[in-house]
Amino acid sequence: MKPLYDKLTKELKRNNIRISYQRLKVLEYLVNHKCHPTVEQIYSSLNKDIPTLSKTTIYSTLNTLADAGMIRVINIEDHETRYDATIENHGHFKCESCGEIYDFNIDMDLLVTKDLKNFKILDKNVYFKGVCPDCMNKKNQ
Amino acid sequence: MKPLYDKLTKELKRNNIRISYQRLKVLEYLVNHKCHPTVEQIYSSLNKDIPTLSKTTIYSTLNTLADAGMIRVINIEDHETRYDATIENHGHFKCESCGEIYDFNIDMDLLVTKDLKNFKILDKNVYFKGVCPDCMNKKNQ
DNA sequence: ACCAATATTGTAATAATTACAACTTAATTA
DNA sequence: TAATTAAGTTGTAATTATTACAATATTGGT
Repeated sequence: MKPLYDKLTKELKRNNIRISYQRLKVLEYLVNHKCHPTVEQIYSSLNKDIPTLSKTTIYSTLNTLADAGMIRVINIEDHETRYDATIENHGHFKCESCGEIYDFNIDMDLLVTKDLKNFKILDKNVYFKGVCPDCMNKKNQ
Repeated sequence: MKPLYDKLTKELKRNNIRISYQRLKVLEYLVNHKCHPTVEQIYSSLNKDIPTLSKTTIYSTLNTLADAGMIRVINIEDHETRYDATIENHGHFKCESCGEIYDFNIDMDLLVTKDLKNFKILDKNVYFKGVCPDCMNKKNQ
């Protein structure tokens, strides 16, 4: 068995998630594709290896992994959910011109507010939008 | 004409948006309902006054207002876009138990990162999720 | 290897959003 | 103020993302 599978298997077990080929494949895909893929992208790619794969399985798996905190859900817009295997706190920037989503480092601990004193905060997301350097250059040409 | 309509008319004109009864009504609704309504909520309410109202008009109007920067789009999750007439920078907290969305003050200027040095940032959103005090109390009973 | 619990699959249903053509209204000019 | 033109509204149909669910298959523990 590939070392990565071994590592992912352990992580799944640590979170009390049963092991299946599909789950390992989805996790592997996310770990190897840090480009914030959509369900469609994950499905299309894995479908080549697993012809019987169902899109429902992708949804189900992603929800399971997200509930366990193993992956992050990105709802930056477009009614098209994206997923991210990097769970350390970071922000997401979406270029409104090319659609690309970029990661950026940000200290979430700076995000404090008295207004949420008695709230239990489980998840923090920071989404920026604008134009990326590549698209800025294209416009100026 | 109501004073609010007069004010909203001026704001629309300042943004080069043509005046229509539907647009005034949508804007008025958002100003009077700061609860981050969905398209469905806006439509259901306005439909009582304007029986011929089309949901397409709501979508079109909201997109126009958002493009002009007159309202904010909230994509916190659930594949259900919400809209907010308060455009001053503030964060949104969604209670995962009751679904309510709360505003909270946050200094967006604290959100700086070297990673986006050459990016043009047009919009900043901060979304938190968790459990609100009301739902915390209910759970402990 | 067996069994019970859980996962996967495929289809169908649901829900949000957009496309588009016909009709209506708003702003502009004479 | 009437005519003109550009833009907005409407209703229907199409598209797309996501969920529901029942039948089948697989997993993990005994």
